[in-house]
Amino acid sequence: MIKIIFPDGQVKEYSKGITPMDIALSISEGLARNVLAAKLNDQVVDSSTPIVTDSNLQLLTWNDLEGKKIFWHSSAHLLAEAIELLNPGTKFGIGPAIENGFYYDIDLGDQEFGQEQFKAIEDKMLELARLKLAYVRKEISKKDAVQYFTIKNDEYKLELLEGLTDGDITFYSQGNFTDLCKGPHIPSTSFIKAVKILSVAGAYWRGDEKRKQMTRIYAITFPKAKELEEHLNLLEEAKKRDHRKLGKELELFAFSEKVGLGLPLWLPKGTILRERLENFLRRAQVRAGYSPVITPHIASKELYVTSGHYAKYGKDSFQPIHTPDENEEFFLKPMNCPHHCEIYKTKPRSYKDLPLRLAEFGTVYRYEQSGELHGLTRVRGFTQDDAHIFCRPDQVEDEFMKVIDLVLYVFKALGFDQYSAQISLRDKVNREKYIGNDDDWNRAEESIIKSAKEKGLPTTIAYGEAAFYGPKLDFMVKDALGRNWQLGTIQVDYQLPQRFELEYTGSDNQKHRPVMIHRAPFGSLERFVAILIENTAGNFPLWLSPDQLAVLPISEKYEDYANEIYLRLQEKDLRGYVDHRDEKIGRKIRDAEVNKVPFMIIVGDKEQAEGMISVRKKNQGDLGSMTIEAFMNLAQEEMSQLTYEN
RNA sequence: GCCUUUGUAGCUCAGUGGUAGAGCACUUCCUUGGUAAGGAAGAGGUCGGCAGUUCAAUCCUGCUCAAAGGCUCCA
Repeated sequence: MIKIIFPDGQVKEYSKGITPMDIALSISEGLARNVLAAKLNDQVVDSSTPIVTDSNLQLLTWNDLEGKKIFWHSSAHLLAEAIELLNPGTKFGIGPAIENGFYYDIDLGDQEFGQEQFKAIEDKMLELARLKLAYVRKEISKKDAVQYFTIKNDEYKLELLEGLTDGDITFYSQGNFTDLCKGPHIPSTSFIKAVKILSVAGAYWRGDEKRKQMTRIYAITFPKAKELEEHLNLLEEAKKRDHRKLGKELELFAFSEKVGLGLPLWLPKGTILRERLENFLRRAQVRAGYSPVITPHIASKELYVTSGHYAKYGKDSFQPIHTPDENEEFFLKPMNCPHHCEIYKTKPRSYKDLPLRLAEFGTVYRYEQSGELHGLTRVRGFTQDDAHIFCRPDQVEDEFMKVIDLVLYVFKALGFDQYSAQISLRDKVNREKYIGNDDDWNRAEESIIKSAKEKGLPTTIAYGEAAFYGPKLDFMVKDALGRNWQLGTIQVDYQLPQRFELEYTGSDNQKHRPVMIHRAPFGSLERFVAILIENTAGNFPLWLSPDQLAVLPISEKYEDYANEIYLRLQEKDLRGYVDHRDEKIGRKIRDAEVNKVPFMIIVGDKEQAEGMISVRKKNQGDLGSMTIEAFMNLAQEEMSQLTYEN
């Protein structure tokens, strides 16, 4: 007999060699129908794996993230089987599960492939799924495996086999399809009830741009047709919220071929939104002890030679600007830090001066490959809400916590309630590429971990993800559709203070090197606005709305009264417009609603006579008639709670 | 940068080997109205650009530019 410990701590005894599926069956048939695989002592395994020692066991279902991944990975095999049947001779690369679904990289040779084939593949997959084909695991020697794929003439699988050790190799088969795979898999194809091929794209074999480009087929599957429907609705909703679409519709920003790729033009309404955000953060930063600075958009080559960026990014991204004097060479600034280092150096600093926090909404320009550009999230010219904190090593932890406070304040104010953070540390073994001494690194890494913990941040730790110049912490937020976005970042830097020979005089009257912390809560205004648009679907909170209100006269006869009302609201810093068009009130309301204007002020005969206004709220309808003062109070109150409606 | 797809009016999109259409937006006129689209008329396009095939190209072919999806990249 062996002991099985369940996740809830319950311990039960079973005979040796029992499988997770048997155990599920012994609990209930309903459970067994839902078991996809199992987690045995923290290792995912097939539900048919015999258990031979005392173990911890977790039965995995569709409700577990790992269960989903196994489900999708198994679906990738099914996709491959369908393609092999429909397109004989296809060679297969890899087919893993991803965050939402799975893909398979295939080499179709000369065969054409396009969207018109999606339906046929979906149908074939469902047809195969209905056959309830079992996923069968088989251990195989390397020799036999090589022989199998040599006969099949699949050079990709052969290449994968090269990297595997004999004795560790397993095949999985379902129906007539066999794939090299370490598993685990779901019991049979019968679990797969709904299939959707999502897209097809090119992808380099093993992610290497020098290798062959394969056809990558993205797809997703579900155990219930209804879940597929819900997923497709979500994709539809995401499409509606696409910031590029809303940016155009709401006239927030635009691009011009003449101006150049990836160089956004902020339209009047977008500029209002952006300036509100800047002012909001500016005020928060002043309260947090930051000093605003302004630096130029270009700098002499020397600055970047000193910073080391020239050597690292060199000619690929830095295009010189030559002046008539041949000895001068300038570059557009790709980051603000070197400029801020020079500000630090403008006078001798004492330990009493630290921390020094220099903040700038600094516009920077970076070369991005043309294929990389994407709306406002990836551009060539953007404005960072940048700041650099120069502090003593013993202040790092405290400063880190203050930055976390500021970032969380910003997130909460803007309606991002769900956030997490990734702490990027050095590689555990390979440490040659990191500059700075071990003591400083250890101290900084510990400080980050400790301050994140103290602030209650849900974190994951990524070893080897640190920049060569220091560890960092990146924030992720979850938006209204459950999508994750990377936002702000905090990075410790040992390199620049060294390269710029930054110093301060300590209490011991000796020179010391300050630590530099880079941080940007938004990341960049462009990216943040994009995420804000997608999160709110363009329904910005009142304080951010480009037009907060529209005054809508019932007819021309009330234009003067409408203008008078608007002027009075403007005096109270409310912004908007008067709709003077010769249209019926229904039309004016519709257009204001479509343009997502939060408040509509309707004035006609009745209002003019009583000296009142009729207020209508977007998405809610008529609020009735009130005095202008009552409305201003209403608006003020809404603005004081910086929240969102989604 | 690479692969796939797309490019027709300001926007959203039809369409054809014989030099173009709708809706919305715009202009003018009629209408002076009460909480999500009043009516009429008008104006607006080298069919992304450049070559080629053809008697004839927006349509077929090649190149090029841009966008979308993906890959690689991201100080």
